Amino acid sequence: MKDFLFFFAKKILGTVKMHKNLVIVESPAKAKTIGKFLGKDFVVKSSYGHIRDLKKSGMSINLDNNYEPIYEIPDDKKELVDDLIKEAKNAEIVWLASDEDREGEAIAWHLFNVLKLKKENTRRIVFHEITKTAILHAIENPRDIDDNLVSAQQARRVLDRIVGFELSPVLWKKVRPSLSAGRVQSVTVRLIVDREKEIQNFVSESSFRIQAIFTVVDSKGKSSTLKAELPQRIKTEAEARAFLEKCKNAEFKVSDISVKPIKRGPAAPFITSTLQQEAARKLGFSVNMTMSLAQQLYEAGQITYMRTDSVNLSDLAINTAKKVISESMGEKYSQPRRFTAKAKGAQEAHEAIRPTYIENQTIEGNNNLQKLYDLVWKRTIASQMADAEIERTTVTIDCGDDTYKFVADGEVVKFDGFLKVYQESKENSEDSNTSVLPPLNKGMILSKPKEIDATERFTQHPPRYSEASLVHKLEELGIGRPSTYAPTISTIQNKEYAEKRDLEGKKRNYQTLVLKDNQITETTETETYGADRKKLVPTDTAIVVNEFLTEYFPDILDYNFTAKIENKFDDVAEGNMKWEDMIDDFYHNFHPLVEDASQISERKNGMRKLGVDPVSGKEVFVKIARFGAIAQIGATEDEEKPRFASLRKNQHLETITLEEALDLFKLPRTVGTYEDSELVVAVGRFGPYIKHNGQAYSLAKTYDPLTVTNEECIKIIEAKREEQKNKVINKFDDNGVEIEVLNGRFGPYIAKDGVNYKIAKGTDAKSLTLDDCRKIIAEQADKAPAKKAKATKTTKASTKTAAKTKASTKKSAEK
DNA sequence: CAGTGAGCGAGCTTCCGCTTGACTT
Repeated sequence: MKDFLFFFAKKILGTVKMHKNLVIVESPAKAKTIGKFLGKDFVVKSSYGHIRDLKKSGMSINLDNNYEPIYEIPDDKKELVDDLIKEAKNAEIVWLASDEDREGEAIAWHLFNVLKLKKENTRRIVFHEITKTAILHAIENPRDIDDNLVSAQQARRVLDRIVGFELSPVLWKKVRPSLSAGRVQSVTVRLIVDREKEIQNFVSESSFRIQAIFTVVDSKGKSSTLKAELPQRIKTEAEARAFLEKCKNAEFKVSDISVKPIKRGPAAPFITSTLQQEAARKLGFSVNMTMSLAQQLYEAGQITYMRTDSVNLSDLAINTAKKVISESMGEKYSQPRRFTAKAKGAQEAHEAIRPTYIENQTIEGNNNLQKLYDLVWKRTIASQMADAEIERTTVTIDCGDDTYKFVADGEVVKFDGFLKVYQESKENSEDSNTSVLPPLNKGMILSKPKEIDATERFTQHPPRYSEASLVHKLEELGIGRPSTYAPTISTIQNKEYAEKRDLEGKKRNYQTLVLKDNQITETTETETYGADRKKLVPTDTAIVVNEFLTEYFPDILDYNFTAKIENKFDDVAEGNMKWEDMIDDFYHNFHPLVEDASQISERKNGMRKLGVDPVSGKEVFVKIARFGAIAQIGATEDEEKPRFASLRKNQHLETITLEEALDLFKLPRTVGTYEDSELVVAVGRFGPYIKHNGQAYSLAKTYDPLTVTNEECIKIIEAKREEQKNKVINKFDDNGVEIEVLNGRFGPYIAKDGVNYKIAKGTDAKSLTLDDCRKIIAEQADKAPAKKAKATKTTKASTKTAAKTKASTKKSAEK
C-alpha cells in the first residue's frame, strides 16, 4: 500500500515537474530536431508562426491614439497559447528562439507579452542553421528582444493594414464589391496588366536572317557541315536578294579564327524563389505544388527550411559537399564556395535550401518528392563544384563584302566541372546552335556553300509571366517575402485579377530566299507563333482596377514603393525613427488621396460603346458589372429593360467588336430535341453548356455554341453518361443501405448515406469487398459527425471554409 | 455548378507575413 502511494505521488509530481528550460521556435519540425540536440533539461515547443495579429475585423488601429494597434489571439491559436502559458509557468528559463528577422523578433515580443514572461528569466536567442554547434552557441550568447526591430515590424503590419483596408473599400464603391487591393497584390497585378499592354502595343518588325551551310573536307577526306550566320540582320527582302546575288560569285575565305577560354560558374544554392522557378522549368510544377512538396521534404527531415532568402550554406554543409564530391567524382571537381545575397531586402534568417544530409543522393518517397529532392541535391552539390572550362572558337568567313561577314561559333567543353551534375535552365530559351566546329585554318578558302538561306524573322513581344517568372520579378523588386510568394500568386487568381491560360498561337506567313546551285528560289511559308502554356493573363477587372489605382494612388502602385518604404522600416529598425512618426508621415499623405478617390462622382467600370444594335436601334456597350464583364443593349434609364450578356472567357472589354458582342445575345439557342426534351445551348457561370431535361452538360471549347449541331449535342450527352457509368467501381448492399465504391477527383472513395470515406493510398479499389468497406467506414465513423459539429461552430469559420472550398473546386475544374 | 447584370439598402467584403494541418469527390 505504501509502495503504491509512493508510486502514485511520484507519478503526479512527474507530470507537474518543473522543466528547467522552455525553448520556443516557430516551426514544429524545427522544435523536434532541436529537442534532440538539447537533451532532457529542455522542452522545445513551437509557436506555429505568429501567435497574435491585428484584430481580424475592421481597421483595428487606433488612428486617434498614435496608431495604437489592437491585437488579438486568433481562435485557432488560443489552445496553443494556453499550452505555452502553462509550459512557461513551469519553466525556470524561457528561451525565445524565433527567427532572426523582423517578423521573428515580433513573434518573440508577442510571446513575451502574451505569456506574461519576466525579463529576468527570459532569453532571446537566434541561430541561422539547425546544427548542434549553432544552437549551443546561441544558448551561450543570449540577448534581449530588439525593440527597434519589433517597432519596424509593427510599422510594416500597420502600414499594410491601412493600405489594404482603405484602398479596398474605394474599389467596392467605384468598381465592384468584394475587390481587394494591397501593397503587394496590387503591384503584382500591375506587372501583369502592364505586360499585357506592352504585348498589345507591340509592333512586330521583320528582317532577314542569313545563314550559309558549307561542306568542309578535312585532310583525311572526311566531310562535315559548317553552319555560319551573318551577325546582323538584313532589313528588306530586296536587300537580302541583292546580297545573295552577290554571293553567287563570291569567294569564301576564313579570314579569322579566335579561340577564347571561358569559365562558367555554378548558380547559387536554392532559395524559395529560385526553387520555384527551376521546379517550374525543369519539372513543370506550379508554385503551390513545389511549396507543398518542399514542405513534405522538410517535415521528413530531408531538406532544410524551404522559405528562405539566404543563399548561405552552413560550414557543415560545405564540408559534407566537399567530401561527397571528392569521393564520388574526384578532388578536382570540388571547389567550396560561399555565395552572398543579391536580393533586395533579404533578411537571411535561414540557410539556403539544401539536403539535410548531403551524403544522401536519393530519398524514399513518391515520384514527385524524389524529383524535387533530386533537384535540390544537384543544385547544392553543383554550387560546391569547380567551374566548367569551355573553349569558344569564333570563325569569321569573308565573302568579299565590306559590311557582311559570316560568323560561326563553336564550343568545346574542356572540363565539365559542375556541368557534370547540374545546369540552370532559362525561361523561353532559344537553343543556341553552338557546336563543335570542323578543323579550319586561317586563310583557308572554302568550297562554295551548299546553300545560303535568307529567312524572314520577326521580333517577338515580351513574354507573358508564368507563375514562376512573376515570382522572380517580385523578388527582384523586393516585393513580398518567401512565405508569401505562393499565396500572392494564388490570391490574384482567386480574386479573379489574373488567369492562368494556355494561349493559342496565330499563323503568319514568312518569306524565304534560298541560294542553291546558283539559283535563287523564293517561297512563302507559314509558321505558328505566340502559342504559350500556363501563362498569366489579366482579367478585365484587373485592367479597370489597375487603371483606377494607378491614377489615384500612383505612389502605392509604383514598382519601387515597397523598396522605398523598406528603407524607412530600416530607419525604424536602426532606432533612427519612431514607428508611429513614420506611419503618421505616410498616413497624412495617403489618407487625403483615399478621400479624393472616394469623392469622384463617376464609377470606374471600363465602359466602352461599341455601336448600335441593328435590330432594336439601341446602343450596344460593354462594361464591368457585379459578376464581371458584360455586354448591354439599351441604356439603363430606358423604359424598356436593357438586355445583358456576359463576355466569354477569351473576350475583353478593350478588344471585343460590335459583331462579337451581338453574337452573345444569340444565346440561349434551341438546337433541337432529344428523348422528347428540348436541347438548349446557353452560357452559364462556367461557360457554354447544353441544357437537357434538367441536366447540364459542359460544352468543350472545341465547339462553337452558335453553330453546334443537334447530333453533336447528343454525342456529348451520351459521352457524359458513359463517363458517369465508369464512376461507379463497385456497389454493395449493406442491409438495405447502398455502399458505393466510386472514382473521384482525388482517387477512389467510398460513399454511403451521403457521407464519403477515404481509401488508403495504394489500395486496389476494385478488390475491396463489402467487409473491407464496412471496416473502412467503421474506422472513419467518428469523423463524419465531427465534421458537421465543426461546421456549425461559428458562422464566420464556416463561411470562410465555404469560400475556400469554392475556390479550390474551381481550380481543379480548370485542370 | 448553370441565366446574375440597374437601383433600393442591410450587412458583408478587404491587407501582409509567420506557421501547419484539415479538407476536398
